[in-house]
Amino acid sequence: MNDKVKAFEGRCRKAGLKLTHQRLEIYRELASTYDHPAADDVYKRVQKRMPTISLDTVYRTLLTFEQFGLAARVHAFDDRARFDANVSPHQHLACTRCKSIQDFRWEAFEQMESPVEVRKWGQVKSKHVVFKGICSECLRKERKHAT
Amino acid sequence: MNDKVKAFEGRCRKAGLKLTHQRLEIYRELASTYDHPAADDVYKRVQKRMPTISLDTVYRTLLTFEQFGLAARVHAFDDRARFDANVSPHQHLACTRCKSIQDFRWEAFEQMESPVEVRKWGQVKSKHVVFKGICSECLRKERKHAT
DNA sequence: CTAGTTGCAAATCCTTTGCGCCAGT
DNA sequence: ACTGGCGCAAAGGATTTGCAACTAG
Repeated sequence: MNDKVKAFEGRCRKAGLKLTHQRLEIYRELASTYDHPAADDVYKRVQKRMPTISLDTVYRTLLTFEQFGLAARVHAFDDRARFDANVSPHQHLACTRCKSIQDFRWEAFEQMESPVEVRKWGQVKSKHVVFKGICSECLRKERKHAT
Repeated sequence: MNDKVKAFEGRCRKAGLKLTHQRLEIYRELASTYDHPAADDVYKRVQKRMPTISLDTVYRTLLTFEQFGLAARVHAFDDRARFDANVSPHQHLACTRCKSIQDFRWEAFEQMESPVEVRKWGQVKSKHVVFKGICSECLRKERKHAT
C-alpha cells in the first residue's frame, strides 16, 4: 500500500502535478480498495479523514488521475462512473444485481491476436472484457428468499 | 429491413406489448442504422416523421426494448447511453475522438472458454469486448491538421 | 511569487417520474 | 370498455464549471 503511494508521488512529480493533500487522500482511498467506488463513494470515504474536501474536487481529481494514467474509469453500468487504481491489464466481472465489480486476469484473452477488422479500423489503445451476470453472493440470497 | 420490422411485430405480440406507432417508428429508426444512436439522436430522427413524439417516450420505449431483448444498450462511453437493434452476439470498436461505435464479430473470442475465476464468480449472463482507440477517419483528419 | 488547485454555489446534461388523456386490443 | 402507453412538465441525479481564495513548488 505504501509502495503504491510512493509510486504515485513519483508519477505526480514526473507529470508536474502538485502533490496536494486532497490528491494524496483520494489516491490512498482508491488504492486501498478493490470495490471500484463511484466518485461519490470516494468523496464520502475521504471526507471522514478530511472533512473539508468537496465533491467537485473529487470529480476533478479522478478525472486528472484518469488523464495521467494513475487510475481508470470503469464503464460497467451506465448510472455512474466507477474508478479503479489498478491500471495494469485486467478484466471485469459485474453483478447486475448488487452492482459489484470484480477484477480478474485473463491472459489467454489479453494475449490473443485481434481480428483483421479491428486492425483495419484504426489505432487501438485498449481492449477490455466485461462479464455480466449475478454474483454468487446474490444468488445465495435469492435462494434463501425462494425457500 | 422490412423483415426486421415484421419480426419485431411478432415479438411484440408474443410479449404482450402494444404495437403503437411510436414503438414502430423508434424500432424502424434503430434497426435502419449501424451508428448506435443515443436516445436523443433517436428522438430527433423519429421526430422528422412523427413531430409530436416526446423524448421521454423514446427513453421509455428504449428501456422497454432492452427489457424485452429487442434492443441492447451499449456502455462504451459514460456520457450517455447508446442503443443497438442488433441483439445477436457481436463486439464493439469505439473511437474516443469522434465517439463512433462500430460492431464486429469475433468468433474466436465468443467461443473461448472462460477462466475458472469467472465460473466461480457466479452466473454469467453475457460477455462483451470493447476496443477503444482512434478510428482511421479521425487519424486521417489529424494528419491533415498536422501538415 | 505564481501557476495550478481547491471550495463553494450554480449550472448543465441526461434520464426518470407523476399524472391526466388517448389509443391499441 | 380496459389497460397500457403517451405527452407534458417537473423532478432527480450525476457531473461540470466560473470564480475568488489558497497553496505547493
